[in-house]
Amino acid sequence: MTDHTLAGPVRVRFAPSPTGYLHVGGARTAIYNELLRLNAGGAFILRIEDTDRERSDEAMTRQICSALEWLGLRWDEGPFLQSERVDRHREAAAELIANGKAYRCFCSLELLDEQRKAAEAKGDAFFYPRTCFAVARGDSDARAAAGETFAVRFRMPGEVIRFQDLVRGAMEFPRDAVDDFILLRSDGSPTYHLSVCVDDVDMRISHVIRGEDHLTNTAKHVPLFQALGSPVPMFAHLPLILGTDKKRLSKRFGAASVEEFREQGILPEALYNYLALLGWSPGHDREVLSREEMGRLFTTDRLNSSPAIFDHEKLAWMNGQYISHLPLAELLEHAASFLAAEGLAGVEKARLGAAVDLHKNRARSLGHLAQMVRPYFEPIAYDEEACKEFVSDPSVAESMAFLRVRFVAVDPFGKDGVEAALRALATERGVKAGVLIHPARMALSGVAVGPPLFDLVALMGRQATEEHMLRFEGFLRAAGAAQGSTGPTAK
RNA sequence: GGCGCAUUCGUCUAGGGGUCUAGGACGUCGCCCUCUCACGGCGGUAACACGGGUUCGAAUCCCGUAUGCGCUACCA
Repeated sequence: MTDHTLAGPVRVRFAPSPTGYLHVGGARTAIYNELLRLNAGGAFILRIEDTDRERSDEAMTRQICSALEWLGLRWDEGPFLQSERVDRHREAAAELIANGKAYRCFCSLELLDEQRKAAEAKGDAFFYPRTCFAVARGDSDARAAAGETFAVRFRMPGEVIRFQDLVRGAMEFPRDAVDDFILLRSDGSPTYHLSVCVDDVDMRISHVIRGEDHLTNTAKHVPLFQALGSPVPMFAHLPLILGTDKKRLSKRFGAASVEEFREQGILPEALYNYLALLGWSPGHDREVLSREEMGRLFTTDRLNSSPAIFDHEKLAWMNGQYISHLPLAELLEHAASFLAAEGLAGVEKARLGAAVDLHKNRARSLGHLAQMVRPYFEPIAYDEEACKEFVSDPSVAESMAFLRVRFVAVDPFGKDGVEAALRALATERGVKAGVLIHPARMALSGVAVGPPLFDLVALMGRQATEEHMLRFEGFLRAAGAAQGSTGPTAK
């Protein structure tokens, strides 16, 4: 069953570094954190890892928070800024030095760089030779007191590193897999490794759910947790999300950030659902399910261990599912900016709602929906190419004139009456209904492929219908005359 | 190079020794519905990377090989 029930209160955290937009991989990590929290109770903490001040910026932090909020994620504590906790990190480093778990390193960057290059030239991995580990404690203290600059390195203990990973099982790294890594830079700032571990300890994190790219880092963190005298949390390292090139999904490959999908007209619920299923399965062939349902069903043992390729097609399908099932009012809210982009901002609300309702089960994105709805309000100019078959058949113009008269006479004006009128006319003229329907759709909407005709007519109303039919007749006459002058068609 | 992780239809996955002639979903193809486009319904296509073991029996366990990916910073 769920292993976390034995481990005390579940405290999870999502800890993005604000160096860019929220990547869908990060979003998925956040989702799994929230899902575990939803399932097990406890707390979900948001922490911003901005220890790399050169690459971090406040705007990005806000951006990430708003992307998480848009996705519907709710955290219980935070956001905490790691940069505000550097005193605590330094204090922890000092304690580690005092305990002999860490030591000062006076090696210059130039020297280390040389050593690294030499190692690389030989084809070896660079491994810090522990030069400064040999410096006697008294000397070290004296040099520091004298103002010599130094970094602080963790003294890796000499044991095999073991930890439990909820996704991959028992993990084991040889002792020499990692060297004495830096805890505090020579400018006194803490590195990521120190900060995460100290923060995870202080925030009493029980489960660290993060990307697989951190798997080898965990070999550093586990001994660090132990040196800090703290219990080691449970880990779950998630496989990466790949592009179709099987490389880590990145912007240059297409959309990779949450905000890009938002701009593409993806509903947050759809993205959440899709992402949750990319690496986790609730079983029983369930696919479309709410955040609450997923929370109820979520267990880490159903997390997948192999990487997943991001499939835009399936996301689009799922988005379509959500668009068609969302209550109209909510859908209109989400679609507002897309409708505005189609010039439909000022349109009569009731009619807009009716048109959207008519098309919501055919759209795969909000932009797509707005496009489909547009012909109800803003007939596009007739395109001669698209109308060629109507222009070349003189009976079409005649039929349209008859149809216009019948439409106008329908009373009460509505979908059923309009349909009856058209079908009656078709019967009288001995043609199939479609023969009238297609040019009529063109007359009213300007598109050959679009809204269902009778709904379109009903929604437009008697007056607009008449106007557009007349407009189309005029167009047919003009086009027919132009064609007649270049070559005879009608007899 | 070293260390690590991964490998079921094109894609996401179910599967945790016999119920697998491998199930579902997206995509794709065909048919039905139909005023176009969709939706919906029905049906088809398509996968256990390879080689050795273990076992009466392996997609499922073990070991290799191959391939892919990740990490290998005083980045996170």
